[in-house]
Amino acid sequence: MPIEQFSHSLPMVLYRTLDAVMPRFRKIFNEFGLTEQQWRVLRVLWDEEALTLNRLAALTLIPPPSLVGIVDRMERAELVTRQRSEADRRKVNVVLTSQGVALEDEIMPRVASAYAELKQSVDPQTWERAIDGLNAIAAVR
Amino acid sequence: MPIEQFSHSLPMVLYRTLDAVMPRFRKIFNEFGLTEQQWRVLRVLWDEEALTLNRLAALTLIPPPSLVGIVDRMERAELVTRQRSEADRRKVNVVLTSQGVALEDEIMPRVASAYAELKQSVDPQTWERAIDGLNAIAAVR
DNA sequence: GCATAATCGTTTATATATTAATTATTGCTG
DNA sequence: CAGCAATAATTAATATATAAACGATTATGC
Repeated sequence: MPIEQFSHSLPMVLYRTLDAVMPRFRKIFNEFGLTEQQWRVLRVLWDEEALTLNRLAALTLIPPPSLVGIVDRMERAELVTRQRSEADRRKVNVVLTSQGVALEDEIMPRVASAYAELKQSVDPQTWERAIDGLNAIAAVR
Repeated sequence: MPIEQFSHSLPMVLYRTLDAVMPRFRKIFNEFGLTEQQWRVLRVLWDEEALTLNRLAALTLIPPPSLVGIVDRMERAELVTRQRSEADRRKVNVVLTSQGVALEDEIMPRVASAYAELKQSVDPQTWERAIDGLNAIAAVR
């Protein structure tokens, strides 16, 4: 069994896939003045209404220290607001503004169709096996 | 066909896999005072001796503007040097120092065994299908 | 009840990513 | 050969990642 080439290692394959896949989405985000991370925050909040910062971090896969600044900028852009929890004053809920809510109808269709187009250009079984395999790997310890 | 959940979308699955996989490697890099990107530069140069900055960027998947700073810091750490090409004075070759060369024997075994351990904890067919699937997706246009 | 540990959000310092623009050099074409 | 397009590395501005630590609040053990 030959030593695996660096370029074929799992991390490099993961990074290469992201490099191939993400620019088409970022282009859409940028049209709306959003970063990829801001999109992720919106995408999650469209489903959940309000979330504490930690929970938002978990769902968006954005590390909390980064999320603090991201929410800051989204607050300035009037996309979300911060509301300190009364029950537990350590917690801060992040809530969409009406502007943040309104963006869904504009952006989601664009992103959904870009995603469908991407998925469509790959053999379905190949796609499914990739996703399933990654989920198995991500579950390791 | 139900709408795919955000958390199961390809990008999120990719990010989650990286989050699951990379910390164990970064821990090793940090023991040697290296960042992940510095590791990648070393890893590639151990195979190729000298590379122009652009080629190094392509092989490490590090965007050129980032690589400039990374090479700066690696030069300060005396791991690499810059050598402007005589044939084409626009090009800059990045070359390992003896210190940079020497690191290979210290780090590679550690990383290789961590990688082997990771790979070993996943079903081989699952692993292979994940890699193959990602390569197919990364090849899209 | 009280001391202490755990949790939540945040800050700090440093490094890297993204996007656009810039400089220096080389290649190309009329 | 002049003029201009293309290339290589870099800079600039802004945003995010990483790792460690911190202050405020809440839970827990005794």
